[in-house]
Amino acid sequence: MADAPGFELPLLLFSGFRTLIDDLHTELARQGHPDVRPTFGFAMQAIGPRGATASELGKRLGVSKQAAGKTVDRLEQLGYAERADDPGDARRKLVRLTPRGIDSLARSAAIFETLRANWVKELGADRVRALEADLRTMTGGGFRLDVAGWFAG
Amino acid sequence: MADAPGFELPLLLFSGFRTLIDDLHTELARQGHPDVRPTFGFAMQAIGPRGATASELGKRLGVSKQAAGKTVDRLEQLGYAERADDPGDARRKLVRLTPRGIDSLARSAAIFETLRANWVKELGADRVRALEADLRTMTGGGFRLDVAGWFAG
DNA sequence: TAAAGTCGTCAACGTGGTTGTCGAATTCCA
DNA sequence: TGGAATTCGACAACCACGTTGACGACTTTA
Repeated sequence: MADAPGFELPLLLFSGFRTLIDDLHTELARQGHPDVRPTFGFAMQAIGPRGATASELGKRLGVSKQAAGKTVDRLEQLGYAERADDPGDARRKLVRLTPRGIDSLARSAAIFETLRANWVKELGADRVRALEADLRTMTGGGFRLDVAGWFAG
Repeated sequence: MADAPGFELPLLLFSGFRTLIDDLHTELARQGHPDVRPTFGFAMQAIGPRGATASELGKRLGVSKQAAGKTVDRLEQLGYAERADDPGDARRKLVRLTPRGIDSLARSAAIFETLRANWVKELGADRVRALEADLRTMTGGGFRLDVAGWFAG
């Protein structure tokens, strides 16, 4: 049994990622969030429960503050985030998640648990743990949210 | 030892993918192909050694023929592909990889072997094989090249 | 041979990234 | 304390990459 060619490894990793994200958004759509795009999930995660300014958001997502501002525009337009003046600093505008935004994040977390449970059912708990551990070893473990423009560059 | 939260699984898979692709392009740049973007690799893979028309390319990449045509424009402009009239059908224009394009694909394949070998060195051959097998199980195994616009949609 | 389908291209547009610039507000420091 | 430097959000112009719709040229089909 020969080893798989090297180019399969990235394709398999991407397929796994893509499958999970697709499944997430299918289920999210069924639960009342049909217009959340993968990008929005990352952005809302970066905003977090305490809110953030556009500049902070840009740093967390690895994009310019202008690009972050546009993302907030889109999120605001869909009702997932809102801007409020910062009482302590008139330059800043704090971006906060709306209840709808928080709901979508909570549901996403729950759905991801279910999806992981499916992997455990199919592969066994030890194999999934090993897979996670191995990936953590090879990637250094730090999660990066600056995903959006990375691929097309 | 509690299990990892479900949301880590997709992030780990993506991190692995991203690490491999970043390493590939770093090395590719050092070997004389600094302006190959990840997207171009997928497109050239889809063109293949026998060439393809823009329409076929679009089908393989899961995008419109117009989008495929634009990709070919960029590939052509960078010297990785060229268009030739089809002698048998004056409507068609066959897109073929140039020697430079073929060279970049060959180098990519070699670099991917090296990168996989690094994983084997770090994790052991059996763990890498298990990882690949598990991912194949969970994703159905068919590789999809239609990656470009999927994320931002 | 007329009708129907396919191929490539052009045009207009949407999204999401970039840099440069700017006024307003805040912070720093001599 | 007051001027200089910095930071914030916004605007504009531009690029990358996708989408539809339309169209002329060419083949295939009935």
